[in-house]
Amino acid sequence: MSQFMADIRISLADALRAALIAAGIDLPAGFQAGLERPARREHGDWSSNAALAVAKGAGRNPRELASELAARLEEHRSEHVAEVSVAGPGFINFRLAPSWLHGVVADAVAAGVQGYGRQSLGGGRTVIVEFVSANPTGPVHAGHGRGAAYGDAVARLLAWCGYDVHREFYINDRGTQMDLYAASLAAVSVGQPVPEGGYNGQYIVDWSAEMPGEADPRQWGRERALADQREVLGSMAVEFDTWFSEQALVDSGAIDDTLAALDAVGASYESNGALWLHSSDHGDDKDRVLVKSDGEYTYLLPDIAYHRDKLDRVGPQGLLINVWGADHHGYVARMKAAMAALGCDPDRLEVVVTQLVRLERDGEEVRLSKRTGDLIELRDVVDEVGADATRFTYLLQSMDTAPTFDLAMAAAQVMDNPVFYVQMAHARVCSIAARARADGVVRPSIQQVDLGLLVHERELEIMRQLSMLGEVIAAAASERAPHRVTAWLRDFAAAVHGFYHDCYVVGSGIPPDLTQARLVLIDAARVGLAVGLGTLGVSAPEAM
RNA sequence: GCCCCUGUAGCUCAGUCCGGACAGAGCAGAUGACUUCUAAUCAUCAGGUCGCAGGUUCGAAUCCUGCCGGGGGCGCCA
Repeated sequence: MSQFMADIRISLADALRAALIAAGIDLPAGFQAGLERPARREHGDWSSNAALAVAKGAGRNPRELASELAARLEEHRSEHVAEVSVAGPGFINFRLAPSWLHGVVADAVAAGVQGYGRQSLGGGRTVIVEFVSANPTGPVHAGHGRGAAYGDAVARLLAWCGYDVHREFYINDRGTQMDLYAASLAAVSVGQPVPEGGYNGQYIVDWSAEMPGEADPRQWGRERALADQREVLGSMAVEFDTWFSEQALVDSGAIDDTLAALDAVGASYESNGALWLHSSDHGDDKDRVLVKSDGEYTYLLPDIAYHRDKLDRVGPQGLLINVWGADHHGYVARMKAAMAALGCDPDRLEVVVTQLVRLERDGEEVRLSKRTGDLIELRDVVDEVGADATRFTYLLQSMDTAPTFDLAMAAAQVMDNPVFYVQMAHARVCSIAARARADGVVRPSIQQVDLGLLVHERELEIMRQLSMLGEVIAAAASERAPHRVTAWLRDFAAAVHGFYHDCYVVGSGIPPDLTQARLVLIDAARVGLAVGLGTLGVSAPEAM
C-alpha cells in the first residue's frame, strides 16, 4: 500500500478510536476499528461498524452511539474527508473529498507500472512455489495449464508483495511411471506393442521415431518430454527458476538421510517386509509405505526428502507453497504428517489443491486428445486461444471451483470475452495518448496539471477503483487468490470503457486544461491495468 | 463407508476464510445511444426461496449441526 493510501486509512482509524474514547467507551484490548469499503457506492468510500460492535458491551443504543461518534468525527475531520454520516443500524460512513482521489491519480502516475500497488507484507520472506511438476512421460495437458497459470500468478503476486519468490518444477524422473514410459518408447521404436500399463498415444509413436537407435530410452525420453513441457509452458510465459530432479535427489543420498531422520524420531517402522511411515500419528487416516517390500521406494519417500530439501533452502522463516491437482488431495495429509514427524511446523507447507477444469468448445465437451490418446494437451489450448486468453481464462474463477473453459469463447475476439475486454481497455487508453501525441499536445509536468478538474462521475469511478488496487493485490496474495485481481480488472476495465465513452480527452471541444488533466488520468488508468494484468502474467497490449 | 471441493439470476461466476445496510457482475433477453480519441463500446429495464431444515447472533449467502444434489479422491501407482 502506498504511503498515501495507508495514511488515509490510518487517519480514519485513529479518528474513530479517538471518537470512541471521547464518547466514554471502554475499548477492549487489541480493539481494531473495523474499516471497510462499503459494497454500495451510496454508503461512501469507507465504512465502520465500530458503533455496532461496541454498543452492546457499552450498554448503548448502536444508532445513537453512531450518531454521537459521527458528530465528533465531523467536528475534527481531516482535509480529505468530505462527510461523515450514520446509516442503517449504526454504520458510520465516510465520504472522501475528490482531492483524495486526485491524490490517488498522482500516486499511480508517480509509482508507475513497476511500482503502483506494491505491498510490503512479505518482508523479504523466502517462498518456494512449486507447481505443474508433471511427470516427464509426455506432454503437459490442459489440467497442468491451470496449475501453471495459477502457480505463476501466485508467484507474481507474492513477489509484488515483497516476498523473495522461487518457482520450482519437481521432475518425477524415476519410479514406475518412468519405467513404463521408457519401456513404451523402446517397444514402439522397434515395432513392438506397448507393454502392459504403458503409454499410448501418437506422441509415443512420434518420439520413438525421433529417438536414435543407440539412445537410452529412459534418459532420452526424459529430455524429450521435458523439452516439450518447457516449450509449451514457455509459450504461455511460465518459467521456472529450478527444475528439480527426483533422480538427482536419490543419487545425492538424501533418501538415506531422510530415512535416518525419520527413524531417529521413531516415525517409521517395518511391517510385512516394507518400511512404513507412522503418519497416522500426525493426522493422516492411516500409515503409509515408504519402502516397498521389493526394496523400491514409493513416490512418498523421495517427496519427503524433497520437501526437507526445500525447507532447508527457504530457511526457518521461509514458506513452501505447493500447487497440486484435485486428484492429489488425498496426498496432502501424509505429506503434512511427514513434515510434522520431522519436527517442522506443518503450517510452513501450504498445499493449494486446484479443482478440475471441464473443457468445452461451443458448448460441447472436449475430453480426449488424438495425440496423447488421453487428456487434451496444453499446447492445443494455447494454440487455439493464445497465451494471454489461456492464462486469464484459467484465472477467472477461484481454484476451489471446477469451472468450464470454453475454448471457442476464450479464443473469440469479442466483447463477452473478459480478457479481450480488459486488454481492450488498456489499448484504448494507449490510443488516446497516442492521439494526443499525434495532435501535438504538449504535456507539462504533472505538478502543473490541475487534477481538480477531474470531477465527472466517470472520472471519479476510475479513481475510486484505482484506489483499491493495492488492497486487492494484498488480498489476492495473502489468500493465494489471483482471481481477485481478475475480478478487479473486469470492474476497472468497465470504468475505463465508460469513461472512454462519455469523456473525450483530446479534440476541439475539450478545454486544454481538461485535456491535460484527463491525459494524466488515463496515464494512471494505464498503470492500473498494466499492473493488474502483470500480476496475472497477461500482457497489456498498446494496440489490438 | 471415509476425505476434499462445490450448490447464489435462464447460463457462467464474484461475495463465504474475517457475519452486517435493499445479495453483485458478465452473458443470454427487452429497449435505447455514435458527424469527434478503436461501436471490439456505453446506458436503461427485466431477472434470485443464496440447495433444504434447524441452531448461534441485535444481525447469517457468510459461523455451527443434520440432510439432499454435483465433481474429485481413497494403491507396497505417481
